[in-house]
Amino acid sequence: MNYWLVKSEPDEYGFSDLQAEGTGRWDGVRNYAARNHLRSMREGDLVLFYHSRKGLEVAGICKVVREAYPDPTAEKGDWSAVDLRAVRPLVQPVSLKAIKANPKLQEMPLVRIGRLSVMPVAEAEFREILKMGETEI
DNA sequence: GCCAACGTTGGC
DNA sequence: GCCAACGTTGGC
Repeated sequence: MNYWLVKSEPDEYGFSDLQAEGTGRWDGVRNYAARNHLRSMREGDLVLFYHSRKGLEVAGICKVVREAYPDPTAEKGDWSAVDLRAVRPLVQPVSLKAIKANPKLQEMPLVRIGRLSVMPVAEAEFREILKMGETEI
């Protein structure tokens, strides 16, 4: 089991949109590092859903229900999409500010590499964020 | 809205 | 193959 974090602007597609949809396609990634992370996702992996630009917080948990397949929105190039299903929102959303203030979370790419939109999360980091979010899985 | 950080593109 | 210019992301 691996853990991940994906970013989305809630104005475009927020966690509540994924909840409403049930299963959503995670497509449109056009960054090689992010794409390679998408391809490393395995069915059943848990994914933190982060709201970028607006909100700036981890809003919910979802899981991988379909592993990487060709991104239908890519007109050219070798890009991938996965399908995610909402599991549950965090009882208490965890803000970027709180993550930056937590010494246990300083190594996260979320803190270190601002622009990466799909990134791995260590199990201990995942558990820490759930704890901060007062949520059990 | 601004701008820093980073990735990509393209001229040489 | 280098690197300057440009575009995009995303925090502030």
